[in-house]
Amino acid sequence: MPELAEVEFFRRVWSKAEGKRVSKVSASFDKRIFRDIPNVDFFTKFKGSILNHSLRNGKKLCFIFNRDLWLGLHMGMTGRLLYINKKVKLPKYAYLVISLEDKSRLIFQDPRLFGRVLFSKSKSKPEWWSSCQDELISNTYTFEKMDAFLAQKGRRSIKPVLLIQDGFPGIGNWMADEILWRSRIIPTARVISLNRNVRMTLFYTIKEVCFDALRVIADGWKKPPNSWLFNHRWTNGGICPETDEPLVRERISGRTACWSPRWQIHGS
DNA sequence: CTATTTGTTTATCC
DNA sequence: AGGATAAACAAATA
Repeated sequence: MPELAEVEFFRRVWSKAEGKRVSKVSASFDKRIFRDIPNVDFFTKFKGSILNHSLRNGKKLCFIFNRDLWLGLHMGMTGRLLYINKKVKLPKYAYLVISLEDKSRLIFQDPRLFGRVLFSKSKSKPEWWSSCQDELISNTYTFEKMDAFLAQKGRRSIKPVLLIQDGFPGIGNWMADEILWRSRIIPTARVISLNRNVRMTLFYTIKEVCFDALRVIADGWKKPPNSWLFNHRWTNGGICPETDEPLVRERISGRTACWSPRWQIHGS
């Protein structure tokens, strides 16, 4: 579920607890999300510390507590963050629960356990937060930057390339399909086959889809409008809003891609 | 029982 | 070397 905007939504959920003090952390330490944490004792250091602020880069989150405590989270495929009152029953798969002194709880829930928890106690940025890329919505992410990355991937198809987090931090499967549909690029198009005009369109569409997704999903997780591909791409039988013809769903490099054959003509 | 899944990493083969 | 492909992780859902 969680791509750029969903992850940003979750960051904002937990950020409501900024300024509050931790009373207790409980972790189901045998679960796979803790595979990078060497010792369960790390979590005892949180007791009495205050959540100061939070950061997001692509799909990665970082929550910074005082006493130099850094908590990194990745949502994987099914991770969710909740912020609920202690009176509310703990949901299933709540494998990391941070109780706060005001009786509220920060919860990381992850049924499939593809998510990841990271932890450091350090004055400076931990190494797992040091390799951050430019955000796609930032002015520092330029066409030239995108083009330099694409130039290294010339012979590959564009769809799986858009899923590479080092080049396109935050883009996941639905955003990649949405971007290619709006850019009218066929997902199997070789990167090298896209001319400069098409790549310019791709660049601006990436920005547009990121901003659209953040506006609609990060702010209240509203339902996207039917003018997006989003509402039509999930199941077989979807109809392209542009052509009124059936969408195609097929696996490309191990992931389901959805596109509109007569609409997405660039790179074919 | 089968097939599918909004993510990432690793192995293997060409 | 680098790209394509599959598997692994794990569990819900249809």
